[in-house]
Amino acid sequence: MVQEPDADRVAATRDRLVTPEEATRLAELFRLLGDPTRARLMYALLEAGELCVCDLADAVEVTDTAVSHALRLLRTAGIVASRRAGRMIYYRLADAHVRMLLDLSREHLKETG
Amino acid sequence: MVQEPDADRVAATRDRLVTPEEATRLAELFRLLGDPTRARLMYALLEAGELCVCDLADAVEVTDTAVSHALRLLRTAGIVASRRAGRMIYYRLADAHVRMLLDLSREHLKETG
DNA sequence: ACAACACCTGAAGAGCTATTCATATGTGCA
DNA sequence: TGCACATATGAATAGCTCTTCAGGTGTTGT
Repeated sequence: MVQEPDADRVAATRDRLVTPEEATRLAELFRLLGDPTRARLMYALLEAGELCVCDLADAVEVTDTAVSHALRLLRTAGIVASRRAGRMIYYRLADAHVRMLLDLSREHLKETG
Repeated sequence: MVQEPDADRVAATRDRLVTPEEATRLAELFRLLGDPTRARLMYALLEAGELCVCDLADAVEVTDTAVSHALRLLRTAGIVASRRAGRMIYYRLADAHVRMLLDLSREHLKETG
């Protein structure tokens, strides 16, 4: 690789581009959604609004331990929020952006097959 | 886990929910964006519109081989599209949804810190 | 206080993934 | 035709990730 077809634009792109750090954080966000179990949990919350761990385990048909592990990652990343009610802990999507993200992705899937 | 706090809503959620198959495909989409290198490639394309492999390698500061491998995954998934021009192959984001997805995610990062 | 429950956490192993190295393919130019 | 270049591909390995198992914490009801 010797040529540099459009060196100026490349330099500009590299400069204006998301920094490696920002990219890493963005990738982290996507990575968390990039697991079938976690994705299903997120869409369950999108659909139901708020669910406790046992409900989520039931809805997604996964061990409650696996759900707990998954939720910890999502919680730590600030993608979901939780609320305690007695022995149960209810989870919900953290913010509107995440909700839009999930909707938009489904759109993409619908239209691109 | 013995109780079922809201069995009806859970059942409804499980039924109306994205199917495991759909969830797997959605997760697959996110998983592809969930790697720093691929994420940076995507944002480079978002910024520049269209870039060849060597430009991308330069912008993202990764081996051209690594870029090629990464692009193959993205291409196969239909997230990016390519066009040949002489010896070079130019890549671009495949559709508007993907572009919105990338923008929205950056918003999320900006506002949630 | 004790038992049952909802949930969390740490460790461990199987499976997956990203990068690298070596090599192959296809294109343009002389 | 032959060489240089841009990109693609295959194999291999190091590193990561998800699930499970075993046990721990906090809460309710009796």
